[in-house]
Amino acid sequence: MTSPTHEKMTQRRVAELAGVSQATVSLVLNGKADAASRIPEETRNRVLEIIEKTTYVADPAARRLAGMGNKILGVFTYEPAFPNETADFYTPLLTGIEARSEELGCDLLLFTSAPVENGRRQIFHGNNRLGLADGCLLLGLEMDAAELSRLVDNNFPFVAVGRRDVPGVPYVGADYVSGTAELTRAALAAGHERFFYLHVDSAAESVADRQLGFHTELQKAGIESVQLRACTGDDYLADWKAITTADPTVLFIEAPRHALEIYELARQAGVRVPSDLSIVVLGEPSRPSAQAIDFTRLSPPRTELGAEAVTLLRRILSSDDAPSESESRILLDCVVESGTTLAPPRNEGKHL
Amino acid sequence: MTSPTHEKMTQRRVAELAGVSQATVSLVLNGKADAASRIPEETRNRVLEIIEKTTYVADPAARRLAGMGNKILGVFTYEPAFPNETADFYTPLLTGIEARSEELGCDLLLFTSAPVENGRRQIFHGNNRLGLADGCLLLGLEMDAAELSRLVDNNFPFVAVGRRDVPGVPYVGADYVSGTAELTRAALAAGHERFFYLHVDSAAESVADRQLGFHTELQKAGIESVQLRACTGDDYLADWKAITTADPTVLFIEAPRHALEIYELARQAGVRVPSDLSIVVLGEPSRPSAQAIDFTRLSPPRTELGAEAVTLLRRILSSDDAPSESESRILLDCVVESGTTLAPPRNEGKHL
DNA sequence: CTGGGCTGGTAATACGCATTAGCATAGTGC
DNA sequence: GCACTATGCTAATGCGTATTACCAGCCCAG
Repeated sequence: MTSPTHEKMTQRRVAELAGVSQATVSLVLNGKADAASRIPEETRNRVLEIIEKTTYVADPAARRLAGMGNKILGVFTYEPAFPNETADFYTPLLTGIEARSEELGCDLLLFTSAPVENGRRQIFHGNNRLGLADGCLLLGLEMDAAELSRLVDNNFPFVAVGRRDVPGVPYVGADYVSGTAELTRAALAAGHERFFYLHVDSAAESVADRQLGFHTELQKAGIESVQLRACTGDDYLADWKAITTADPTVLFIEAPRHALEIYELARQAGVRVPSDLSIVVLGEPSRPSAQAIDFTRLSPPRTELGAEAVTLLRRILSSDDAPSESESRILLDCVVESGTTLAPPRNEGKHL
Repeated sequence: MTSPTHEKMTQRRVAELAGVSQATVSLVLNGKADAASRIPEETRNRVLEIIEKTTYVADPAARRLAGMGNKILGVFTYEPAFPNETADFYTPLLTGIEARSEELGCDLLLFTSAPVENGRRQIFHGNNRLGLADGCLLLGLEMDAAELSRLVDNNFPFVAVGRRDVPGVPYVGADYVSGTAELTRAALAAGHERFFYLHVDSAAESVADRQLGFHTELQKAGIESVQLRACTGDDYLADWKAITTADPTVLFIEAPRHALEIYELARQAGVRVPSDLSIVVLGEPSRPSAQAIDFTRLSPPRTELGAEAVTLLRRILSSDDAPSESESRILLDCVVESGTTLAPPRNEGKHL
């Protein structure tokens, strides 16, 4: 059934068995129509038969060295992908990436070996295996701008998941600006005027985008004073205290996890949501958790994001279908889930 | 900052810049101590400086072609890994695999391209990229025995996750026999005599092992008649009907999902667990779900399973630390969670 | 019988790296 | 002054594949 020989099967050995040269075997396998047409059916069949019998498979490393693509897509995650803390973030992306890759017949090379330096993984390190992949997907909340530039300079094909400010970086991201703007307008339409914005302490583009959408709409509405606060996740009680002091009618929270904590503190303080205080969340946990609250929120299309990133990378790799500059920068709409935590404000003075 | 040249950096170019030969560069990078000691500090530093400056990284494909291992571990899943149905099964495994791979400095190659034929993915197909990996991990409830044999015959280094009956297959599995036996003894000790066993309709080794542990203990206890039933997941009502007809005092269920459904049907039928009917589950969902019930159950150490599989594969790959035949077949203990769904049976006749 | 085109291939080379054998030079022992 | 060794490198080769250039044989036209 299987060849008992332990010698590695190569084109040369196939060639010997078929009584042809190695070049012929290669031509049978990947010859362009014009060159391959030179090989008559009879010879071709003989070679293919041997290949079948010996279960020969081309060595991907050799193919690559010879300048061929080999349908391997690299996946680099700035944080370990599976551990529970980050799994929520990565899993839906990977779901989309895997599904689309499977359709395209690509394998995925996860760069788990990237060493952690000053808290983050580094793409470039001695003996990185980047070159084995035809191209690469980059995942992570924040990415190192210097590394991105270097990839661009090196002309290495890659796609970032999430919008990036670095010039020349192809990406597929979620349109947080529009999504947040829409939710902000909804809050304004409901009559809110006293806003509080609890944001993630990060310089990531996705974070900035949300704030941009938020501020733009508030400015249009002529609302000046908004209390902003960075939530570190260290001390929710301090956050809650700051909120009560500011006494807003509506609370915008970027991170779903922060929202849950604050909601709980509000409940404990006897503050009812949304009648006493509306809460709008600018994201969504990937898995509905046990004590799921139907927040009024933004739902980024994570699985789709992953899938579209693969598609874009594929286009970048295919020489005949190269995307234009603008086609390389894709934003997908966020879904706005109306939920149950946004309502008109009460009309009395002090709320909380 | 980055080299503006778009020419690919190679050892030859580094060598030119350093005024040495390509061989010297290679020696500086990977020369064994004895050969490398021939290169004086001064030269070595000059070369390393150029390498630093040019951000040269060795082409992994060329390394591999030149006979070097490249620290890539293949991961083959018999079902797509991330989609929600199977994610519960694979995610904890992948968590362990990723963590251990990261420690070892290995990258992971996910064979997502494996085409689905008659319902299952196939390892061997034209242009499979198996050869790129130093070795391979196999995941899945059931695996194709013919493919396993072929891997063994080809002397391809691999490790299966889960015990396998196929001779010569290295694996790291969970000891379902002992775990199930322990739970069965617990049920016997509680005074149960009327057992009902709802099993998964599968020929997988892990399924057979549970039944072996179960039957062995019952035989020891002299209990003859046990009602077995394959649960397809199609028609839980039919399953429940069969259970009530048999009127057992304790119910063993292999699959956590089936357990949830049956528990719900029992509740609807007014049957109280465990006072009217004890339920023992021979597995565990990887994520605590919303309506979590604290079943008396078996908890396979999935994350550890993944990690240990990587370790075993690593040992198989390292020529100096080759595991013996017996060391290549590892069983990890299942944790027995005592839970709240096993209690002594009521003493009257008809229960359900 | 000579030149030109077609058919069916093959030889040669490049890809980038690791490795071995070996070469030149300088130093050391006797 | 000569053999001998240690030092510091380089030339050459192989890994398996893709591709190009080229070659032998044949047939046909002129």
